[in-house]
Amino acid sequence: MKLAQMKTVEDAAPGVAHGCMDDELGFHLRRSQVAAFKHFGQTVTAAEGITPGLYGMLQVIANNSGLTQSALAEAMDVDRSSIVKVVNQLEDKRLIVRDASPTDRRSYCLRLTSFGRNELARIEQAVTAQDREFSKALSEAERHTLIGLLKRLYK
Amino acid sequence: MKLAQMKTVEDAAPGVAHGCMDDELGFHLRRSQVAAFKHFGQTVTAAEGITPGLYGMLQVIANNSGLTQSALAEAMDVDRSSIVKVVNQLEDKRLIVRDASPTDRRSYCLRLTSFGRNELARIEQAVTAQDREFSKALSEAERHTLIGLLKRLYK
DNA sequence: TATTGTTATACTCTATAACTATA
DNA sequence: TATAGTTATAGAGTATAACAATA
Repeated sequence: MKLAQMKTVEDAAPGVAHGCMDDELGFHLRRSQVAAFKHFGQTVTAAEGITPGLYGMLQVIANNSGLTQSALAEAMDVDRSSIVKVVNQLEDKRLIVRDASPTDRRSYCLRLTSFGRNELARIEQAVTAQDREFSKALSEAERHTLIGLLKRLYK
Repeated sequence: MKLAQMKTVEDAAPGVAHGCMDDELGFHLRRSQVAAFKHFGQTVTAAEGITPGLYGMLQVIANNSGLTQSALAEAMDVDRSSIVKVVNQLEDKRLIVRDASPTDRRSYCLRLTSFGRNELARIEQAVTAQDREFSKALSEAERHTLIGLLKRLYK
């Protein structure tokens, strides 16, 4: 096979020009976010069977134990109705439980099971390793600089 | 209305803890990218009727005139079949044309119409303004630092 | 009256597989 | 045989509207 015909993940579409998008932050945010999701899928999801979305939900529940589905929806900036399926999935995986609220019979208090806590501890290690691997082109100082700049985009 | 009950885009879900995700680059990439899409939608899409995805496609076609749908698919890192509807939409909006390829009767060469060029010139101004507005918390030097760091995440 | 969780429904984006017409 | 474009179909992920139970 000729060198010019070789196609790998790294050099796919090598010659495409992006014009003024090269100076647009939104364009690079989008590309790097897609790359991050893809990397997460190939590592964490492949090994642990959990998607970025489910992982984020699990962390918010873990760090805000007892919050309601409505509170989770607000925190994740999605509609209440969109939360139901996700909570079902986490419950099906025995990672969380819907506890009856002691003060409001309409709502549930979401909490990790002890199994869920163990699982999350293991998954966290995989995610941390994935995150460092994904950003291995940056020094630790640059990684923190990047995170600091990103945080300032959404206050 | 009491101050404690006020809900705005800026202070939604003020009290939610994110645990170790606060040090995960992927988490902040996701949040800032979602914020960027939302801002784009409220400004550019609202005024010009074009989504971030369609805008990106249009720019790639504009900057690589004559490329085929397969080449566009590879550049956008999506399947050939997913390109069809998008190209139809851009054609329906009279922004591009499918020209017959002079060398391969199976494929089309995608090109902007003169109307498309005019439209893109106008849309570009809206996108540039949107991008600067979205990143107004950063100085121009910081914005470029951020773009430079992001680029290093995907080659 | 308003809110919580739920369901039904729909819309967008994307992928896979199979088809056609070319190469 | 292989490739370019297309279609049918399916799966995430999301939203809106309406409902029952409860506040």
